[in-house]
Order: sequence, then C-alpha cells, then structure tokens
Amino acid sequence: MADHEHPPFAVTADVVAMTLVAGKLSVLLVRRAADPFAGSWALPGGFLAPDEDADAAAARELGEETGLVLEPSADGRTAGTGHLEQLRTYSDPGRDPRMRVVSVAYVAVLPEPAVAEAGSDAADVRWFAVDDLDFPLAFDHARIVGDAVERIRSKLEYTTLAAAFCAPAFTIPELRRVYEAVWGAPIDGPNFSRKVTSTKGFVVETDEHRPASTAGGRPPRLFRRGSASVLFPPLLRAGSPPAPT
Amino acid sequence: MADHEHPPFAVTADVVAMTLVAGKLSVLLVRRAADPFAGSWALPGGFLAPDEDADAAAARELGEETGLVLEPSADGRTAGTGHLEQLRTYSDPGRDPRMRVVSVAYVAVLPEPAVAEAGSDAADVRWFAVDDLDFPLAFDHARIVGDAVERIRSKLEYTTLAAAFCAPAFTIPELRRVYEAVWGAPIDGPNFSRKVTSTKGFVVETDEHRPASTAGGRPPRLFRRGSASVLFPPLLRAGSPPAPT
DNA sequence: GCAAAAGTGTTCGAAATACACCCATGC
DNA sequence: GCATGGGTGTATTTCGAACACTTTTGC
Repeated sequence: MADHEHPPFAVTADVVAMTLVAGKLSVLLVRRAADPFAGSWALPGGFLAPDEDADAAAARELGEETGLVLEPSADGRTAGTGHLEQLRTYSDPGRDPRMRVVSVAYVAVLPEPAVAEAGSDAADVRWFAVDDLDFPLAFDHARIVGDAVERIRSKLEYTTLAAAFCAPAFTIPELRRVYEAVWGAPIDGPNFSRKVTSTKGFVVETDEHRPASTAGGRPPRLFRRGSASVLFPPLLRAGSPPAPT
Repeated sequence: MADHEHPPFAVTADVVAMTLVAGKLSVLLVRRAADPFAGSWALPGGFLAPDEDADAAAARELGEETGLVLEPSADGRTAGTGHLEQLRTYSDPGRDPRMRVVSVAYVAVLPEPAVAEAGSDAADVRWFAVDDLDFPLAFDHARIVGDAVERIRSKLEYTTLAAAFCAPAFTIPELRRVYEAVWGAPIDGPNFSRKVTSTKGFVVETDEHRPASTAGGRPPRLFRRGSASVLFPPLLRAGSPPAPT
C-alpha cells in the first residue's frame, strides 16, 4: 500500500429509507436545492464527519430527515423498531460531476407510524411509492433505490426483517400485508399465520387484541417482535427466483 | 449536501480471495513490508486510482497478486471461471493509525488450479486455510475475512457460486466437495447429485468423463457451468441457520 | 475377484399448498 | 341476521433425508 499521492476523495453516506405508506412500499426522497441536479429528488445523505464511521453518518442523516434515531447493530437490527443496514458502496468516477465522491449506501426500514416528515424542510421531503418512481433521480440514486428494493425483497425470505415495517405491537395480517406490499403478490392468510406463529422467535404472542375495524370482523391478536433474526426454514416467494446480491 | 470542509479520505479496495487448497477453504494473504503492521499478514489491496472505481481497483489488485484477470459483472459472475463481488465497506475512524482510510472490501472466488502465487514477491504471498487463521491480521482484516467467509457460506445456499471454485470442466463430486469444504459438513452424495443435475441451469452435461483415480471407482461425468446464477429452490444447510448479511 | 467411487431407486416423513369451514366482531 | 375479516382443520402433493443397491473403473 502506498501512502502518498492518492487523489482527494469525498465519502458520503446515503440512506434509502423505506416504509409502507397506504399499503405501498415507499422510499424517502429530498428535493435538492444546491447546484448539481438542483430541483431533482435525491436520497437523504451527506458527508462523513471526521470522527464518525459510515454507520453513524447514515443514522445521523436519517435522524435529521425523519426525527428517528436508529442505532445500527451488527445484523442491522436496532434496539427498538426499525432496521438500518449497509447496502453497498458506489464509486463510479463520474457519479458526481463536481469531484470524486464515494457513497456508502444504507437501507433503513421504518414502521409506518413513524412517517413523520418533520426534520429540516417541509414539502421538500416526501415519501414516494417505489412503483411511482417514473422520473429521474439525482446522481445514480435510481440505481441505488433499485438495489435497495431488491435487497429488501430478498431479505424478507430468510430473515424476520418484515417486522421492522410494523409498530412494536402488530397483528399477523398486518405482517402479511408487509410481505404482500414488498413482493407485490398475494399470500394465503391461513398458511402465513401458521408459518409465522410456528417459527420459533419470529413473533411472540401477547394476550391483547386489536379492536375490530368498523367493517367488522374478528379482532386479531397482537404480537411483538421475537428474538430471532433469521427465518428457518425460509419463506420463499412462489414464482420467480430473486436476483443475487 | 455540503461541498466544502470535508476531511481528506483515502479509499482503498481490499480483496478476500478464496479458493480450495488441498480440500480446505483458504484465503490469500500478503505479508506487509511497510510501517503499520510491518511483518503482519494482510489482505491484498490498495488505493483507488483517480479514474477507476472500486470494482476495477479490486480486479487490478487481485490480478497483481494472482496473475488472474476477473472482470466483475453486475451479479459478480465473471466471463470465464471465478467470481468477484463487493462485500461491504469498512469505515471505522481508527482502523488505520495513519489517517482516515475507508476500505471497500471484495470477495473473489478462484478455481483451485489458479493458485499460482506469481505476482509481486514470492514467499510473502500465501494461501492460508481459514481454519488455521489463529494469528492476528493487520488492521481490521480478520473481521473482513470473517464477514467474507460468512458471505460465501450463505451464498452457496441460494446461488450457483460453488461452480466458481471449480475448473471450467468439473465433476459433481468435485462440486460437492466445494460445499463440504465451505460448510464444513458432509453432504449426501446421491441426493446432491440429483439436486444439482435437476436444477435447470446450474450445470450442463458434457459427454466426457474424468478418468477414474488410481484407487479405482467409476469415472465421473464432466460438467460445465450453466447459465443460472440463482439456485431455486435453494440448497439449504441442514443444521444451524445462517447469520444474516 | 475385490475394493473404491459414481450414480440410481425406493422409502419415509416433514413441510408447503389449497381450500373448506368455524369464530368473533360491527352494523 | 349478515357482511367482514381472523383463524383452525384437513387433504393433497411436493420435496428433501436416508440408505439399499447397481454400475464402472483400477488393481
């Protein structure tokens, strides 16, 4: 390893924050004010501070936009609800027209109630359903969002990540709707319920029930997230195989 | 995003190159000559050139040590044999005592015949069985190797990556020994053979056979790598579930 | 022939799928 | 009651684990 003559790099952490909005998988975007791609939508993110690593920078940037504090752990699970994990690093020399910027991208999963669009500016921070992203994003952020969606889709199969989309207490049908929204395919309710409740550590039962909706129906039981982070055996998508990581 | 006052970062690409040596999963290490951790074993790697991205830098560094040229593609598959894919990025502020160094780590998988230790220096580049790594490595490279091993173990389950450990033409038992070496557990030969040959696109049959060994035995058929990169349904490890990515 | 290694056949049980049916609520 | 949504029971089928057994070589 040489230790001189290396060119100047800027390093950023960019976050693909995801949640369910009105039952649709959505990502958080911010409208750029400054020069390159001014007016375009982009991922929240920013430069690493001198004393912080990329995990901390991602958590900080996410907190600045959503008001939520997620402490990333080894497997991405956070102390409370939510999830924050590294996705991959994008380093194409031309990805920022100003200079050499290497971006460490993250995926965050937030429970739906936390959709608070507090943070910095008001109408310049918005959730977009991923299926509605038919306009170009700044930099290579469209590609990053695509990679993040594919990561999340694939991780629902063999981890308990779906619970990160839910509030601390949730029902089995709510969890099922997470799978249906992310995978875009219906899932058999009875079999899903059995699978989830019989997989040790996925969910833990409480003795509470959510009140039935105004449309009627049996009040569903409430569950909390279990201690397991992997799902074994996995919950495989029926049809097409997933793309590799 | 600010565009000033960001501290100077150096960005490196480090490669965890893996292959089977004498039937054991092994990683390529180089002995450091220069100052921090001089004399210690470390991963091959180096700084990104001004005009190259991390993928290209990783491929270049690997080529300088092994003489092999692997062109990384979207899913990590390379044109010929072998495999090169991004692992994750390590950015702890204290990971290099000299300065702020962010390292984009890669995993490379090479076929056993390619163990040529040509490259730069002779005895300062060596393959080590991962189970024999009971000495400390330079920087945080021990952690990176651990993450790489876990990534490879997990990817054998749901991708056709195992074939990257093999020569262009290989037998089913050879492929099975890859799984056994990486997972460290025996696999039933008959069932494995059926699973592999019945999964469309994993391997394609040739009409050649490898000559039987001197110990006798039926000569195994030769196969080549198929076009599939994902394995569906996956080939799950029997016992303990894998750690999440 | 005998040992060794590759590959096939067969059985068994666990688990996913499909779907009929029962339960508990709002109106 | 009746519609709505949650949950259980059960038959079917598919798939993997285990292992007996056949094939094809070297010696």
